[in-house]
Amino acid sequence: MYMANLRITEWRKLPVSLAELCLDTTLRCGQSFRWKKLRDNEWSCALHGRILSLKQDSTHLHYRSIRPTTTYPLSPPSSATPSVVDCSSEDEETEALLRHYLNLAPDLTGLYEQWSKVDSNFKKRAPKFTGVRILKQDAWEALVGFICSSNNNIVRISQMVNNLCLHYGPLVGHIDDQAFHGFPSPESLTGPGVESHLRELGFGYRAGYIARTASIVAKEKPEGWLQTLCNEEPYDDSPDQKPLPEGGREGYRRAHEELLQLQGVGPKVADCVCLMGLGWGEAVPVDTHVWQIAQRDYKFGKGKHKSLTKATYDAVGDHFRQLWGKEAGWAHSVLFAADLKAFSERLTTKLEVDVDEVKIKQEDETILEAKLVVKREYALHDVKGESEEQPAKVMVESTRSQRAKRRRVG
DNA sequence: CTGTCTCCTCATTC
DNA sequence: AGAATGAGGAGAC
Repeated sequence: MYMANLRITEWRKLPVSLAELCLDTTLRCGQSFRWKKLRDNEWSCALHGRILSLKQDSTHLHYRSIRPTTTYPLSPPSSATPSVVDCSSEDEETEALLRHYLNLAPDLTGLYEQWSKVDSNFKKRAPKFTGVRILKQDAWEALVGFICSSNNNIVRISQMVNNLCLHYGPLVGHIDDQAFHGFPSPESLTGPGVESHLRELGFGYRAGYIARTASIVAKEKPEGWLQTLCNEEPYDDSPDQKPLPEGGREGYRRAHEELLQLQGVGPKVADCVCLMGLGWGEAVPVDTHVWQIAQRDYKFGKGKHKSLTKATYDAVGDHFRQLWGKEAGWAHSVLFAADLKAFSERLTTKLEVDVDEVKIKQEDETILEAKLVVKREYALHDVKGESEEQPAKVMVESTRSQRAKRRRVG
């Protein structure tokens, strides 16, 4: 069995508010499929040859990495680009990787304010879904993940992607006996037995799509082809920038068109890859969910655009781009998350939290201080928020004594 | 329950 | 007129 020397860095932190990034929503809303919640509030994933772990409190994002000391050189010569920042320490390199992957540059709070200003529906639904940030995932990983997403749900997609990594991806390390594998390269999915193997693993008709797409990317396209479709513009949030062209920027349209050539990639999957893997903020993936939102809240589904045809698909995207602007795909993901069944408890539950300091005088004349956390859940009748008189559920979360201070009394 | 592909019909075009 | 083209729908995967 392979055992590597591992280097575990200490936890470090970045000042990031929950409004700028909510891990729980962002990592579960169906844009990435590999993050594992091992302990409460702690997420881990194998990225760039290391295991990255994240957790957060109301003011900071905490992170650490675990990686082999011998394998995975810091900057593989093949992928090095002239503009790569030379990091003097591993911690700085991990921080740079985090800032890039979590896409921390855009001011999400400011964007929410802008979208709320122009769209009353967004303003109504967004408050319970703050901190939904679009990740900058690896384009190849995003492509395969979203090929798996057709006719599928988030839990099953995650199982499929996990299986793909387990059988075809490199082992990076373990946390508590839990193995972490990196995402397999296109080359590693080009073997003759891949399609039938993936069928045995439960991929269904997507097995053929993945095998054929892997072959096209690995053999027919030039090295680094996917990356050439990336948005290279630095993020710009100045108030006066040139207006977004109808249908999106030229680079986005070209990327979308190129992706459509691949097997198993239609307009929706192509938009997912454009938005979450290639950095095109105006890409608006319209799935059945978004189509229902467009009909319910944005007057689609009547006259022309009665069903979700190609023409309707483009019209919905154009409408949202015109309404929300250059990062329309980001706003779209907020409403998408707000409609996910996995998050529906936020719409039907009101949570009150009381924290009481309790002081208990003990027999030996010392005082024991304890923190008592009481949570009350109220069932709501509707989204607007009329609560029941009585809490549906009361939980006493912790009665652990914070510290037992010894004090002289009197 | 976060689509895509193929094949088919039917309307439009020249 | 009749082939070419393309949108739209149904069913398979």
